[in-house]
Amino acid sequence: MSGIASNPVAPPRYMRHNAPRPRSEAKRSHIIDAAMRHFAENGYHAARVGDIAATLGIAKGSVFQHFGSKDGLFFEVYKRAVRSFSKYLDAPADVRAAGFFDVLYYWLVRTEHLLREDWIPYRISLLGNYGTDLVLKREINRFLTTEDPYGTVAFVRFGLERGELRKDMDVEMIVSILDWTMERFQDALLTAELDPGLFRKQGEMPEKKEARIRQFLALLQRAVGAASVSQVRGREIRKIAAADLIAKPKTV
Amino acid sequence: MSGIASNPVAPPRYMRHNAPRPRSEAKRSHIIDAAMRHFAENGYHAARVGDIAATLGIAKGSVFQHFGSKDGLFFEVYKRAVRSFSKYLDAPADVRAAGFFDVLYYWLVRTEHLLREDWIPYRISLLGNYGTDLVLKREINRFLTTEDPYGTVAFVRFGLERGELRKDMDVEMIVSILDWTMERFQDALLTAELDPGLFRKQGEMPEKKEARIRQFLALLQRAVGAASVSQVRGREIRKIAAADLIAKPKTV
DNA sequence: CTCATGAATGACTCCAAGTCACGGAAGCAT
DNA sequence: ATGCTTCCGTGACTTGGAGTCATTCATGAG
Repeated sequence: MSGIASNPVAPPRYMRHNAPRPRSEAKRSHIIDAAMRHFAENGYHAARVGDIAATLGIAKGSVFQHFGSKDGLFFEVYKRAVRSFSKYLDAPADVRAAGFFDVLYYWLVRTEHLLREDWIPYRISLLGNYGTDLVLKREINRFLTTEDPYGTVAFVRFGLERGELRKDMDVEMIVSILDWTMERFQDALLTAELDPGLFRKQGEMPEKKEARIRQFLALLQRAVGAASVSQVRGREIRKIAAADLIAKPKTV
Repeated sequence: MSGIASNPVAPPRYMRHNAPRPRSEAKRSHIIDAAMRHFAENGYHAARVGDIAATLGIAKGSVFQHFGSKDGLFFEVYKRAVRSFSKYLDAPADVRAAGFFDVLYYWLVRTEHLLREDWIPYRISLLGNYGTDLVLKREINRFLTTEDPYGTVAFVRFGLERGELRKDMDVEMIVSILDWTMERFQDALLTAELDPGLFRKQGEMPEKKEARIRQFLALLQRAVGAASVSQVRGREIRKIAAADLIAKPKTV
């Protein structure tokens, strides 16, 4: 599926399909839905375009008509999955009012529950991040930086305005650190495949997880938090009642 | 290539080949070498097992005899590539003596040069991290945590013993943070595909890169550094003369 | 009703991973 | 050397999925 260093030509197939006609939008959407399930359940390679078409009762050719290639289809699936996630600032107003790190805590504590409700998009984002192809990965990276689907930039600005984040560093750097560590931390939290031993060594105790989350946030706070705040050793992040964890919004 | 969530059976092919006979070791090694070049140059998917065999003048079947599958072959390639990298503590004695963060600086400043000399293993590790398959990724993750090829654990212990790292957090957490951020930072530094805009926005000025590296280390120091040190705002990390950058050791 | 254009089809091609029955080589005992 | 066995290499073969395309079908405009 196209090389990386070598063969300089071969225009990526994601751009091949012509501008979508109005009517076909609905069908496109159905295909993406079905494909999302297939990819999530089987992984990128094991998902078969033919199967996806079959579950929709349409011809395989149609799928290619719409998306040009399996990669192209997956890319659309990926975008939809990632766009379905909540942005940081979608946290409830009272949590936002409590502060930057409370918002992070809010989402981290909840991810697991949110995931259980709706694991498919999460699986897709995992595939996009680790399980497809470097060529596609470049496209995905471009998408993530231009679209900022988690609203990290706005969120960091929010933290800066509140004086909770250090101002002696440009926004991009803080955004990157946040994205990198949050992503990996959540991956470790959620999937055995990617845990370097933070969660899966001892026996899955939920309070242990909670402690890890606090530990992680303490680290983050010292790293990107404003000096005044972190010097004061950071006031405690509000605890969240267990009953409160039966989520309502989407996912982070 | 086996599913993820579903089909519970199907033993992974990486373990199928019988215990290696002494004589065949040499051939295995040759195959791995050739495969490494092919994978690095073409990416995982575009690399053809047939081509690899052809460049060696052997039959495709032999490759499968030795490695069971393309995945299995790649896994061996990956392990060799990653093992060829330097460990953190392979930095020269005087750099080590200067301290934990000086060691990090030493490697970061040098990676680009080291890469230019020997880009193939780096490309392989990139493929392993982002461009294959989640199933393989699990295997890779297991390998990374059991083998610790960069010697991160020993390095963190080193930093702890010198009192440069905070002691109020367990080693695993610090190791994870270090691994995660260093990996992503280096990826951004080295490959356009994975840069979220830290390096490739303005025009590639090398002193800008150096500033980024210092910025990144400052962040890291506040995050995982001992309070006493980071409070004192961290003494300056020794600069390294430009002439000194024409590397001699392997890679990070 | 007719024509034009876009959408759907499925049989078909292409191609790469993976298999296997065979033949030859290398060890080993007698 | 001779036979026996075990391992190794081989390449023609099978399998199966991605992607193509000539054709048919649907739709809507005039």
